[in-house]
Amino acid sequence: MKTRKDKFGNINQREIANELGVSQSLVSKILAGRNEASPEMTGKILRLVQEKGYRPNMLVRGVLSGKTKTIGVVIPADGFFSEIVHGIHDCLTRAGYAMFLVWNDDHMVAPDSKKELEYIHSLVDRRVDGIILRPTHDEVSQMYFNEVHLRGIPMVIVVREIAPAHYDFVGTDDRAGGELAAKHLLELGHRCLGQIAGPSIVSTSRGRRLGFESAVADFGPTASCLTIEAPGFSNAKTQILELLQSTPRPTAVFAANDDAAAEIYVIAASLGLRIPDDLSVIGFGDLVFAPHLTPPLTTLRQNPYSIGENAAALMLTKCASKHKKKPAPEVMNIKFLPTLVVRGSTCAVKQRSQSV
Amino acid sequence: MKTRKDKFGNINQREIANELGVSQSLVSKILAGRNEASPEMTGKILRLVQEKGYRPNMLVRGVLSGKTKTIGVVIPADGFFSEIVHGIHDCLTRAGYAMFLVWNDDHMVAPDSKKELEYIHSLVDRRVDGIILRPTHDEVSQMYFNEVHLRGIPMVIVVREIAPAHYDFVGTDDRAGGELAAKHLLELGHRCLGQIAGPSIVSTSRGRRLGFESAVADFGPTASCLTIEAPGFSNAKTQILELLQSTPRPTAVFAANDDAAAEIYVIAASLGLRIPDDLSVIGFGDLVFAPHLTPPLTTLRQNPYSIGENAAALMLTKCASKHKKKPAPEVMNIKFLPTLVVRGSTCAVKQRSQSV
DNA sequence: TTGTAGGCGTTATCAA
DNA sequence: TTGATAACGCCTACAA
Repeated sequence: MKTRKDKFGNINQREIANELGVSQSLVSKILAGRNEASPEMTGKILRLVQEKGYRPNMLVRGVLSGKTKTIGVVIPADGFFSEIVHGIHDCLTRAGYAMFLVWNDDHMVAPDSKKELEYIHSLVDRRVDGIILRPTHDEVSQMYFNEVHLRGIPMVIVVREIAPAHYDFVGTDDRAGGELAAKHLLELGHRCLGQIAGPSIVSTSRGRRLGFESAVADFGPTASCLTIEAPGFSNAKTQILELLQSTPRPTAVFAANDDAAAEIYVIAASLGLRIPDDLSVIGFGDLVFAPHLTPPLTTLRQNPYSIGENAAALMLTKCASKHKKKPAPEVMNIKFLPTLVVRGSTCAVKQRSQSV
Repeated sequence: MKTRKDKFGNINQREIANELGVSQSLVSKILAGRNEASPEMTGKILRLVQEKGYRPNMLVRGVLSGKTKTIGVVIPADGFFSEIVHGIHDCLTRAGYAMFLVWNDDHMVAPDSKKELEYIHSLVDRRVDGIILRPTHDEVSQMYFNEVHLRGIPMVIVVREIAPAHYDFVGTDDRAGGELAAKHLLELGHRCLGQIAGPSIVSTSRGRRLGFESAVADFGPTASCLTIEAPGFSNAKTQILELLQSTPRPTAVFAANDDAAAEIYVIAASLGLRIPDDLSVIGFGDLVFAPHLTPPLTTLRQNPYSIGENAAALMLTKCASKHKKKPAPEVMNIKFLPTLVVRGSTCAVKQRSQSV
């Protein structure tokens, strides 16, 4: 007494088969592209399939094969990450994969990584073939280890590295970026440098900071750098104030990212400092607003689309080799070199401004 | 001779059951929250489930129930749509739904809507419960009708309405926006108005254009409006040039969107026209760069996050009523009123500039 | 060339 | 309180 074939859509192989008086398994074979039926039968089947608008059920295929051709992406929602997602999407789409997207808004140190775990579960329950993830911070790594690695689900980390280097990683060479920033300022003649660093629990912050500091150290004792760590990537007002009021006042400041750089603009103005004449400012990220600031911000441009594309490509490789039960390929670590974009917020140091 | 329970992960109910010497169906019942086992047994099962890290297989549930708790979103990739996606995502996540995201890059009239159809198929094959879609243009409606409506898959259209009003829609009240733009300019004393309209096959363009024109008409015969239709939302250089060189030259121009407005800035400058003194410009969209232009752009702000949230909420309603086999709820049409954001690109008309 | 049968992980029904 | 069984749509052996 069940209702069957009541809807026009959602037709299955059995219904095709019944209508043609053949067995369902024959339909399955033909649809799989195997030439195991007579030409007429093949034609009939394919025609009916077309006519009825039959569509395969990938849920079932997923259950059977253990492959859903679906990748989960857990990433924060902002312009930068949208571009990463764009790269991921395009690569996956080309390969016939679909993308579950989970915006992970906890930009900062989120003590309730429970939410992040829920996101992972939501993907695991849907049996994604792999997960591409931007971790909120280092310490959550343990959880992912248990929740993803132990299940044998391939995972690629993007943007922020996490502590145990078990995972493939695609991101920016933050350390090189920090070095580029320092070299740029040193070349302009600045010797008294300042730095607003991001939270040290985040790998990007650490990299940028270390790169900047090591380049200054390598330059020799004539150059010095005062680093102040901000608790987040923005809202660093007190730290910026502290840095700009230190003695001697730095003639150039490297901000951990463009948001902090924009805050420096505001605070510098409130102190009567002109950019770049009294203070050179260099940011990190080349976010959308960077060229629109007054003066336009000198910054380091990252490569979000490529990061996404490469992360996805890497994921597809891992999925393929897992399926073929090949030995797991060695752990990859891909880092894109950021490029220095020189705009109006940095200039050669003025001799006079050295005294305070 | 098959390999079973070889992996730590991907454990199923049967394995839990075997380990405890009970039947799999009992495990199923307990996990479903039904109190049909003895307290000790319940405890044992739940503990083992926890310990083994069992996770339900939503693929199977999907096959059985016909509900995957998954929604497909087909939308272009840019800042505006990212915000819509954000709204959709948050609403779906709250309800335990996951989101397949497909970036549909064919911003303009894409003759190869074949690609769009492929996207739809990719979602159909994964048996999404519903689809939220921003159509590329009106004419593709037929395809969706066949491919989605006939299958009984709920669909919500966002941003751009399509011809047969069968579908629920959430977007901006473009017509009201056009009216607001016209009224703003008329209030500033402008009487000779110009308009760069978008392609008329797109509902948003039509709405904005009609709203603008009807407001001018309602004002009376002392005001006039010259409308020129651009083939796309940007790259309207020739049309802009034509408009700005028409006689009499408009003292104020309404651009179909902010991109076109930005182009007007460039061309006006090349003609020696100052904004807003010689030419008032008003855009549509309040895109990220709008406040950063010089002068900052007066424009109409849309509500992308709310559009997304409402589209998702509507979708969930439809899914629920479909599942309960209630009569289909009436077709909804939700339009958010854009708000006028007055910045520096519009000002009162100068008496002298009326002559050419 | 075509068909039969078993199984994938789960839920629901009905029996013990 | 617990278990056996059918069903979901598909694929893969194996049989005719």
